[in-house]
Amino acid sequence: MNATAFAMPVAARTNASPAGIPGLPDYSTAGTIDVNEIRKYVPVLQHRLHAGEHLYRAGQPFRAIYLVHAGFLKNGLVSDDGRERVTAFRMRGDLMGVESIGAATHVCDAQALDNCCVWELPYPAMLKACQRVPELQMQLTATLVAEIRSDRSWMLAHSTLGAEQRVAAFLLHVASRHEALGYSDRHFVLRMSRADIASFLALKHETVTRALTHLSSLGLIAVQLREVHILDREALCRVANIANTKLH
Amino acid sequence: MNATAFAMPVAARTNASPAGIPGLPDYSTAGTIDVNEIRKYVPVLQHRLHAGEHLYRAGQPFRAIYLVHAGFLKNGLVSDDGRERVTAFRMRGDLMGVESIGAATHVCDAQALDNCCVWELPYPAMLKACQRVPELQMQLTATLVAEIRSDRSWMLAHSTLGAEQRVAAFLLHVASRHEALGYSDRHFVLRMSRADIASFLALKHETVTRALTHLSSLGLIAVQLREVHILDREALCRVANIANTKLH
DNA sequence: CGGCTACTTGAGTATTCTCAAATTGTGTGG
DNA sequence: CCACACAATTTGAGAATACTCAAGTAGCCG
Repeated sequence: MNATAFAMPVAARTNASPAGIPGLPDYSTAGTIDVNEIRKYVPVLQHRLHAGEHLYRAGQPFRAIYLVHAGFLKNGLVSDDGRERVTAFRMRGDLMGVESIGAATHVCDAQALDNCCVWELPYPAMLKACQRVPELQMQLTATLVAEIRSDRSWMLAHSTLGAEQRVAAFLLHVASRHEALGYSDRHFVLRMSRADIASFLALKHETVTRALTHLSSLGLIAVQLREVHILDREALCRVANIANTKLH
Repeated sequence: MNATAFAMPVAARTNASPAGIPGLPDYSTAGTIDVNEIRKYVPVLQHRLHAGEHLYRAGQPFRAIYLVHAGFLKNGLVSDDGRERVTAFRMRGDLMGVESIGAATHVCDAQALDNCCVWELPYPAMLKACQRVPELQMQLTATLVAEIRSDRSWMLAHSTLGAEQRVAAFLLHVASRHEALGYSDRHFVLRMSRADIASFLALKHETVTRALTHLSSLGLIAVQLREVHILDREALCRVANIANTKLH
């Protein structure tokens, strides 16, 4: 594999939320991993995935965690009786598989949304590396904690926000994540389907569509399939927060 | 403080879910902490709280994590614009405050539901202890991961289960946690209000009441204020899973 | 170009919420 | 110990949001 020193621009992301989404604590961008440090101790394997392919599935033996280098993926959870849900969307710089640490098998699925390049970090080696390098251990811990905080924020959003508010919050979240990677926060292409967004937001896909249509008709965004322009960030923030005042 | 060797019966809890709630992966009981080991490195301080008192509040400097020794508490999250939510209920053996690790200040509230005894574990000392004792670090990591898995399970429940199903799942969850501590899983007293349960389940308190009333009228449980008898665990499990078939 | 999937839109329904009131329990002070 | 005030719980009726079902349109891939 291409083992040249590959500086992950992950460092651009900080714990402090520079432009947090009002209704949604910007925890999601916390936790950064120093790949170069890891390389000293862990044999990093590269994987390439096409859209639709699984990085891992629930039930498969847990052997490694993964760092997304390029592309987009989603995590999904399926219960015994078939109910399912998208639990997270992942992009460059995100760690995947940490939720299975300590378990014999993976506890959820990871599926590519487009062409991906993912670095595999064998867990036994990672564990040893973390014991040797406190800095690494702290980064892993920070990632785990960030995950908890992010989940909690979304749980709050699900409990307290209406459908349109949740969709607005989601768009702002995506925008801020794109910005954190150096892309435009005004114009981006969603990598996931309406159904995926709906699942993540605890809605139905028709409801997501309707929310997008409505936000579009308000002039806050422009949507063309998966291509999104954010036209009025301030107003969108306001929608995500308050917005119980709705005069169609 | 009373620093005699106080064996936390937490060890009774295992990663394997002995009698999982069907619709709800029983992750919540994973993660155990070896207090005696911690005592060797960390000065453990004891706190007593009365119902309603806060162990910590969002915004206060983060200095320690806490181990619940007796009593019940809840965690809560409040957004800038005042929306709030109960994120977790805690009991004997649970670690609290881990979600604030790495942050300057606590990111959520912790409030006692009744008289509590909580052990404070100053974080700097914990950090050092974890670096010295890999076993401890693994326990902390396991706790964090268990937290993630538990949150994800509830998120799935919120997305895919109706109000009554969620309430049923909650009762089964409480029952299994009580059982894990050696108490009856058929008869217990809820320590939190209907409003707390509702907040945790992303419902309104009236809806929780109605669900309890209905489950009671079906003969699956008996409810008297906060006192609950589980009369038909099997049926309750079935409700928590399927139960879209509802003939009032 | 054809078949498939994803997305959009509409109409009616259903679950849960909101608002309101009654009831019951809890704690405090007389 | 009782009376009172306050908080929690229960119940009802109506409203609203999001869902279900259905159809139609539009992109995508071979």
